[in-house]
Amino acid sequence: MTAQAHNAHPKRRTKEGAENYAKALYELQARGETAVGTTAVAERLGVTPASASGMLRRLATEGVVEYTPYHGARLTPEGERIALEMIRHHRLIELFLAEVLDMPWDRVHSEAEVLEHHISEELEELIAAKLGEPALDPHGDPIPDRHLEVHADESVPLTELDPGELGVFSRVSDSDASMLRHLAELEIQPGATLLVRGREPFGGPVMVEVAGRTHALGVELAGSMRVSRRPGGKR
Amino acid sequence: MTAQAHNAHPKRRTKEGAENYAKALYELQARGETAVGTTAVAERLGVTPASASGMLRRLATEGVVEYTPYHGARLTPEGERIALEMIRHHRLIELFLAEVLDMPWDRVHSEAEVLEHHISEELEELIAAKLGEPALDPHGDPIPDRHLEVHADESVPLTELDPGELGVFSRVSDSDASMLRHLAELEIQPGATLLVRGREPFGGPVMVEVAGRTHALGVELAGSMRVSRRPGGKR
DNA sequence: GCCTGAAGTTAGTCTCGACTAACTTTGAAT
DNA sequence: ATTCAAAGTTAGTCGAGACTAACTTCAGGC
Repeated sequence: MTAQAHNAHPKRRTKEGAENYAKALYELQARGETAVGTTAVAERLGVTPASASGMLRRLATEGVVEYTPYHGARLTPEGERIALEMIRHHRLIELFLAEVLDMPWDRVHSEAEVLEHHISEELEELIAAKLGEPALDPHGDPIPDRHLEVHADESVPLTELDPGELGVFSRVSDSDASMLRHLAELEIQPGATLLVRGREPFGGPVMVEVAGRTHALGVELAGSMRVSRRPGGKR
Repeated sequence: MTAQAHNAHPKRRTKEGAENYAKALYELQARGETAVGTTAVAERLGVTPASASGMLRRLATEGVVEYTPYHGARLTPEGERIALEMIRHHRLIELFLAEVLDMPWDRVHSEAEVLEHHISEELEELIAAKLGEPALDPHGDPIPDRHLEVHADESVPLTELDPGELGVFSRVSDSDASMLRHLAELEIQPGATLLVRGREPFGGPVMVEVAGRTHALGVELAGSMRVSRRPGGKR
């Protein structure tokens, strides 16, 4: 009867490992075409390539990834399901913390990073219901729906806009707390309309006007900001 | 730089173990006077006595418990702090889930059991603030305050009341989902006023009147229900 | 005061996921 | 075509925390 304990714990640990690797793979696959390399996965998870190599091999036997030694890995449909489930959890939690508990924008990410592995399906549903089945998290990233479908995102990096173009700031592509904090200080939040004034040459900043004020945004920052193009404004 | 990963993970795992043992010890110490036996701890955590023995020895070296081989263990002040922190987390989460997300009464316990280990101090504070620094969780158990002080609880088991006495139902002493469900069906909730009608002899049920209806509550159930005595009613 | 059964402990094994160190494969540049 | 650095893999170790099996200590009954 006590034997169940032997089963119960190991399962959970195993699960969390798989979830983190699946999520990392998913995010790396997003723009990285064919297969994702061991080192890239290792870096993203903060482990050594040796550890990632071992783990990928194990996940392959469990049907979560397809793995060809020396040639990288890709998620199987099952692996993708796991990744999307985690991303849904993550983003719902982020939005929930920001919306319901007023947790600051730049701190929800790290909290969600750990909670995403520990909420039940039931709680996930309750949170989604409470928020009205939202489509975007507080960073503007799309939240996979109940069936794990991700709805298209038409945003482009801010650096894509030409001078004179208008865009609505939708999100920061990576969850970097210092960027978020900086933007909050400038009072640039998702939903804000930006007018691109110009671009300094040689990696110089992008000049944008927001709510009547003009800011100089560094290349790194501007490259991470996603905006939806808006017609008009060019004059 | 990647070396930190070696440090980060192990710490967290270790912590969760200590937290669970501390909580178990605390609850067993509550009524169990002197020292708590290895087997009792093992049973509560669903592990073998051998495992508990090893873990208690390790926790002793970490200053969480005081442990005399063959003679049981007791929490140190540090251990008690850990236990109370977990209990505060647990009860705040229970109340939060019930209150804010309308999660059914009998399901909040298992969800809180896992989340209690994973919320940050910051989130704990936000939840407490959102709920208005509550003193009782949805089962009526007291929530340790921000400084981990537990405020007294004057309730007694329902079986203590004599026929004719009135009591206000405050909580169920253990978190047994089936009891909670059963009470919910009878529409007996914390805050309800009960009038003890009588007691059948030889381990028979306690007859109570609630909101005009009379129910027969088995000894086991009645023994787990805590009530606060109310003056009057004896006629 | 001894003896026995219950409670507790020790020894040795397992899995998981990380690590380091040493080796192998790959592929781009000459 | 060869070479060689970067990317990847294997082998062996570690720590946590569980397990089983076998041994030890304790305490109550006679």
